[in-house]
Amino acid sequence: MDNALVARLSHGAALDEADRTRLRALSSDPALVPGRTELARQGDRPQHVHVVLDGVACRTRLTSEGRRAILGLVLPGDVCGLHAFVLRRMDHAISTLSACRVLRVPAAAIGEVMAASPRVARALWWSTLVDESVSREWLVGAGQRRADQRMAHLFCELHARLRVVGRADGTSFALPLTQEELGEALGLSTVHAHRARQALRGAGLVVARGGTITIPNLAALQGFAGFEPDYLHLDERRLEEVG
Amino acid sequence: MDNALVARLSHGAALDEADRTRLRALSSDPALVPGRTELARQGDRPQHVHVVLDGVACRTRLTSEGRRAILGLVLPGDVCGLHAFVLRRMDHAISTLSACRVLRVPAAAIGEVMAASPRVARALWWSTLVDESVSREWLVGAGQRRADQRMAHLFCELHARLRVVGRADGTSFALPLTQEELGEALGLSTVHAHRARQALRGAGLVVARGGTITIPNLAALQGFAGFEPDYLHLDERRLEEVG
DNA sequence: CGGGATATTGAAGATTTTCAAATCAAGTGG
DNA sequence: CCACTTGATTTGAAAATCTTCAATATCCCG
Repeated sequence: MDNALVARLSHGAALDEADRTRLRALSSDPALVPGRTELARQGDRPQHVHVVLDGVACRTRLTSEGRRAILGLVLPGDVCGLHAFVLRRMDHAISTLSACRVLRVPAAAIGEVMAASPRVARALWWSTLVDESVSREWLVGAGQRRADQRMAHLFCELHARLRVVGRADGTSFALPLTQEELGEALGLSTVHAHRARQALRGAGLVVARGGTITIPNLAALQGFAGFEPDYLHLDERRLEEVG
Repeated sequence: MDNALVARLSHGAALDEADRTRLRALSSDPALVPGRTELARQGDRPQHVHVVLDGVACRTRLTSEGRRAILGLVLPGDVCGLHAFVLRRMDHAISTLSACRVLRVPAAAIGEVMAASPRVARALWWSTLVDESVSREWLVGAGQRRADQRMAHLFCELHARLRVVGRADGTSFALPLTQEELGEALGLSTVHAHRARQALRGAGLVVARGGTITIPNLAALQGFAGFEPDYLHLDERRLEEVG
């Protein structure tokens, strides 16, 4: 398995070996960042793009009442902050949840690699646009799905996304989130997030032990959640080869 | 007041007169589309970018249970479908709500105008990225705000966005949505959407009559909603001039 | 081992959905 | 002009879902 950035972007465009080498060159010297650390602050004018190579981070916004909403999870191979090239200021913050290995790539280096390879440029845009598609799906879930279905849907999504970067096998993946963070991500109170997860456990759809989620029957969980993976755009590369 | 596209994009980058002329050239021959008509279907490979010049459209996704979620409202001056240049397939549909005047701009024409003017290119990207920021704010609201606050927040947002394109005065704007559509946008049942709006009316925060929303005291409504307009990025042009 | 954070549980109360019925508004054809 | 139809709004009431508060249990780190 290649590094997470290469693995992920390979799903966004048909990269050649030179492209992979360019991406690996960006991936030297990642920083080790502890959990619960802000990588970028809301209102910042970022000079860097962040790439998570290991661990879990998140996009967050604070409400006027001082509560925190988690707008999206940033998994290994995910790129954050590309949009700040255009939208000068961060309209949300990026924080680590667990300890992470993170690249801080200077804006100029991103510009160079995008100029050098239109395929990498496409893959990077693909990556941000998929993030947006995921965010839209979270919005659908927030409006239409019950707490337990929403939790199930999140687990299905994480499994699919982590699988692509080799961080999940057929049935399990690590999920280093507290119930509070899970609640912030799903728009639920901590207590109700707990109960929703427990309901999934009770129904035998999910086993949660020691920070690891196991899904004994993926099809059953997907059915319960109404999970349809199209929104993850995981097949974009194939489409490009065909079309 | 210039046409809505020019008015809106002028907030995204410091356009010069040549840029405005380019945009006006795109704006000839808009189509008249009735309400409740699909402009682009989920799963499509779009060949066109849509620009709404008048009326209200929306982005929607269907859930596996067959319900419709409205993911965002498309107002005069808004551009849809730019992301399909990269993400071959539409991951959501675009439908009109009211009757609309709509431009269908061929992908090639967009490519040309972006190549001809980096300022227009930046303004177009700005426009899509602001849509995403708005979508994130809807996600915050869905998770954290009560129905009445969410409704109030939507009204504040629509007022701010419509003002920019000359479709709202200091206190009023047209809102041609049914309660059902309002509910789909806010993630509420039709009945509860109705009651939330009625609560705002009862509190004197909003007057709703004949498809028109009037806000007697904008500061009061904004306070009630916890509305902070940063996420609309309405000052990007100024930032660029300064920075 | 101690202490702080996290998880778990119960119960009351708030919010929201659902269902069903009544009212209203606008257009259509007689 | 009126009866009729259709779609939208409005209201009530019961049930489902979710939050809050408070207490207890468990885990993990130093």
